[in-house]
Amino acid sequence: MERGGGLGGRDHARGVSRGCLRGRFPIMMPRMKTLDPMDRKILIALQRNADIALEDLGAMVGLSRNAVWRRVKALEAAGVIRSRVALLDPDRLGLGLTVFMMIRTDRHAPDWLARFAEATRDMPEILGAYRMSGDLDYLIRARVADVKAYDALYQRLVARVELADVSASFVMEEMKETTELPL
Amino acid sequence: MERGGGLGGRDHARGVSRGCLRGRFPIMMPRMKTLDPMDRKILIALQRNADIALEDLGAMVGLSRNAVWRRVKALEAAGVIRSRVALLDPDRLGLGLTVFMMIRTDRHAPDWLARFAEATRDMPEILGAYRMSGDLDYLIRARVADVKAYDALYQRLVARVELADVSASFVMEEMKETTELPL
DNA sequence: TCTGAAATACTGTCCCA
DNA sequence: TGGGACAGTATTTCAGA
Repeated sequence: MERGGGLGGRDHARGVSRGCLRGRFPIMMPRMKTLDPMDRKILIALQRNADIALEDLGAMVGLSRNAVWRRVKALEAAGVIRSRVALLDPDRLGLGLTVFMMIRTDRHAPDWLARFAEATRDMPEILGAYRMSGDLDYLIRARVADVKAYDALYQRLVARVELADVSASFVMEEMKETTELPL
Repeated sequence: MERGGGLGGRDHARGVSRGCLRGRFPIMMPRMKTLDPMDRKILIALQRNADIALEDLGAMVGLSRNAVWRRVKALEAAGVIRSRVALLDPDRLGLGLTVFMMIRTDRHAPDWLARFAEATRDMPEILGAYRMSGDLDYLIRARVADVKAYDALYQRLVARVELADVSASFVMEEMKETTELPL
C-alpha cells in the first residue's frame, strides 16, 4: 500500500498486471515516436517555463491535463527532457563577467586531453568546454566576477594542464543568452 | 522603463508575450540580504534540479519545509532566481551541431548594431550573442542540425545585416555544457 | 491504442504560536 | 522559525471512443 510518489524517480511497471510482455525493446529506452506537433508545443512551453501547471499547459496546447502529463512523462523517459533547473541571475550573484578562452595547442596525446577534460569539468566557473574544428583547438566559456577572478581561473587551469597559446576575449555585452533550443 | 524582471510565478499571463526578460539594471526589488550559507545551498540545489520537493530541499539544507519556501520566494522576488526551465537534449531533437561564429566588422553605427541585435534575437538557432572585447567584435553561439543547416542560418543572417568577416568554428566534442553558476 | 473525467495522495502556501 | 490547516496540483484509476 505504500505510495512512492517521487518525481521522476520511480518507473511504473507497465504490462505486469496484464501479463503480456512484448519485450521488443530493451527496457532502457522507451521508443520515442517522432515528435508530433503536440509534443513540440509542449517542449516549447516547458523550455521557456517549467513552472507552469499541467492544467494551463494543457489549455495551451489543446489537450487535457491528463494527456499532457502522459506525454511529458514519455518525453522524460525518452531523455528528450533532460532535467528541470532554476536559472539564476549571474549579475546578482557577483558573476558579472563572461569570458571566452580560445586555446591552441600542439599537445594531442590522449593523456593530455583527458587531463584537460577533467580540469574543465572540475572547475565550476567553466560553463562550457568544446573541442573545435579549424585552427582553433579548444574553446572555453566561463563566468567570473571580474578580470582579476579570470586571472585566478587562468592560473589554476594552466597549473593543471599545459597550455601554450591561450587568448581571452571578454564579453562586453550579452545581447542574447538562452537555453531554449530551436524547435 | 520599469520592467520589473522577476518571474511571475503565480499569475499565468494569458497571452504569452515575447517580452525581453532581461533587465540588468540595479533595480533591486526587496532588498536582498547578502547570501547566507543557507541561501547558497538552496541555490546550488535548485540550479542542479528544480524538481525537488520543498520537503526534501529543506532536509538537504537543514531547514523546515516552510523556512525554505520563504527563502525561495525571497530569492525569486529579488531576481536571483530568474526562472525555472526544462533542459532538452539537443541530439535527440536533431540538433547535433554547435557552431560558433566569430564576427569582425567595421560597421559600428548604432543603427547597424540595433539591426544585428534584433536579428540574433529573432533567430531561434542562435542561443548566445555577445559583443566582445579585443580583435574579435562579435561572437555567436548557435545550435543547428548539421553543416547544411548552418549555411542556411548564415545566409539568413547576412541577408538581414551586412557582415564582412565571419568565420565559423564547429564543435567536434562538447566536453562540458552546464547552466550551473559557480556559487 | 488513444482519450478525458473523477478519485486520491502529495506538495505548495498561508496562518498562528 | 516550525507545526499544522488548507488549497491546488500531480498521479493513479477507470471507463469510453
